[in-house]
Amino acid sequence: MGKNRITIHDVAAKAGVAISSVSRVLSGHLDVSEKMRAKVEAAVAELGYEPDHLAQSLRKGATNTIGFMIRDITNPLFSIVAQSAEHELGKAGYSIILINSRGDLDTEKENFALFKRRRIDGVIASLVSEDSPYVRNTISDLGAPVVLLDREVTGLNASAVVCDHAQGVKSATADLIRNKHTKIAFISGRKDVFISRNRIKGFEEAMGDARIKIDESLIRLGKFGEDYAYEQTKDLFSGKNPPTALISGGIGASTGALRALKELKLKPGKDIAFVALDEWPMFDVLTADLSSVYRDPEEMGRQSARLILDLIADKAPSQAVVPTTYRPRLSSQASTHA
Amino acid sequence: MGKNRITIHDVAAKAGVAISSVSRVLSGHLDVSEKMRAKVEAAVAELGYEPDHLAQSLRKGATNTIGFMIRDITNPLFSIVAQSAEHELGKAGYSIILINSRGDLDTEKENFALFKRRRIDGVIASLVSEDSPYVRNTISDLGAPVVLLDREVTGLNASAVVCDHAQGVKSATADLIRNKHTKIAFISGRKDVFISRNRIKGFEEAMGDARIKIDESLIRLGKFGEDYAYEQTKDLFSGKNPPTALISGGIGASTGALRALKELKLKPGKDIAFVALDEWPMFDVLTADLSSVYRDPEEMGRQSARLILDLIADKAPSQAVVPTTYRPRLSSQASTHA
DNA sequence: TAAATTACTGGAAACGATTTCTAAGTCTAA
DNA sequence: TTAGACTTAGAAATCGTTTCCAGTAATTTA
Repeated sequence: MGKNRITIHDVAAKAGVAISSVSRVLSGHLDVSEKMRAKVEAAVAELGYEPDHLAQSLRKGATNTIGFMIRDITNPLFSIVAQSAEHELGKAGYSIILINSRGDLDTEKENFALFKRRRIDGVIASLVSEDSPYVRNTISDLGAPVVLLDREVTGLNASAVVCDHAQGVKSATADLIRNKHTKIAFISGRKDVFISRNRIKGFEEAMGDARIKIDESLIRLGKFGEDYAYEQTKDLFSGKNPPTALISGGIGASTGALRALKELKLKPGKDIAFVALDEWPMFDVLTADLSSVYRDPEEMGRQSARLILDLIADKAPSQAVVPTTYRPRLSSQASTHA
Repeated sequence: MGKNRITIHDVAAKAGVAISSVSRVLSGHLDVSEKMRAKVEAAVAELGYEPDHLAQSLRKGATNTIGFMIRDITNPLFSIVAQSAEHELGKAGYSIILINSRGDLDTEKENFALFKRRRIDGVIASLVSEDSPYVRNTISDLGAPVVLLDREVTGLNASAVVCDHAQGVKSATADLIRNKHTKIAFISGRKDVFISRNRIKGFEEAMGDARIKIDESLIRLGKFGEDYAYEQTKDLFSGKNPPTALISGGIGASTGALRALKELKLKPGKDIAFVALDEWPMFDVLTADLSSVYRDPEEMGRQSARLILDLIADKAPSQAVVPTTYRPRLSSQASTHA
């Protein structure tokens, strides 16, 4: 078993025609007589023939495959992006190869090499690294178009889906200020990546508008992930004169912050005001009315699919901006207890 | 650009040898002289040659690709399984093509056809359908080994990763009984699939051991998903003489149940006892001390990777059993207020 | 020294499709 | 009746590898 793969030869033999004729019938668009078409189609149906995608790819030079690389598939946000992109690309006849970089630069490099060997038609990636010579080299060496998630990229054959984090963060911050908060802490990832810079920009704008001087000691931009946020939250709220509000960036960070607050017995919405950046599935049910800044991951997936298909069709690189919206709930309504 | 793909011919030309020699050096295992090896390796390095995976696959008849099909990548449990399997398979030189069936039987069929065309070396799948003639046909027609998640499969070239749901549910039920609950409601998915049958088995065993007669009206095995669980929860707790405890099966179902309880103003752990089957990420932080029956999704991923690699290596099909453990927290400790 | 291994290398045939090129066949028009 | 235009079908090249098969040179054995 398994040995009996049916090839175009078998179909040709059965129909009593040349293999080139079979190919012509199947691809449709050339002049084929009705009789020929009927003969071939009968043979195809009888044998249950399906063209070998591998051989097609080799000949045509296109694999109809998109590489999808993320730092953490476990992150619900990204898994939704992946799902949505997969669905969208599937409609266009593309499959996706999913691969994880686990936030590791070396793995990321290896993955690009893998994509190259596999002759991927395009890549959608949420990179570990920011725009850098290394990224530029890798991408241009890849020989296939790239769509980056939440990265600003300059030049190159690359498009990007970026989120307007600033907008949502600004609204959230403004709301906290409206509730008389001035000592607002902010935790997010590394300062040198787009997403952090963009978030802090929204924060600074809102503070600037209200003419509140920012206390730099309350801004903690170090690493993404739960542990860092946990430590920083503990630190922020353990000292004397602690902040009265906290904005935490990213799902991991929010988790860490919430864990720390729980241990400190500070209840969001009561003892302090809290805003999470990004939501996760079942957000409204499973958490205690947390306010958030939301971005639509399905939209991100759709846009990234659209952009990569455009690049494959040789259109010029472009950017898609996905908006963010502030969703006030109870957790941001704690009063300042100054 | 892009046109300048470097092939084995270029390497051979540069090194001044035959392409077969280049292939031999690269694959290593045949007799090659030191001089030849040096020449070829120099040429490879100089040109930056990387073998074309496509051509290799065509020639060798193996694609080093595993199809991973699930009903919903968004389900955090499955996304962790996928991640873990991808990581494990990656070590063995395999990539995964991720594909979603969205719980739809027709899509599932198409996906299998796609896998076949792409000459996938193996498939790991969480099927919509249960063991049935259709499944048997599809799988045997696929011509590649299959590992099923949480399905009992008989015969065929298929292995399975199954979870011992019964064990965890039994412990959970026993704990509820110990706390004097007798009217225990149970919500899960379709009765004809393994996972539901297995869960209810654990429930029945615990009830049997305690010689409590099961009130069938409290057992709701209809569909997977949030909506069904929501409706059933509302129904169960709206009548007079409602149950005092609830076990809900699956992440979606638990969400629906919790949403309904929230609307009914019944607090788990206070007004009723509640146990969720399956956890989701950040379970302990983000929810209010819910008791659960836990299974390790990473282990499921690892096992499925192991099983598919075994099948590819022509070993006999087998089953891996992943245990479940009851994790009592506050939500199961509500007293009966009979 | 001749014969028989052994070690290595090059050429060519797969793998399974698409596509270009060429030849044969059909049909119309002079 | 035959030249020319137009279809249609088949042969062969191609994509980039691996692998089988010979063949040559070097080494060992009788």
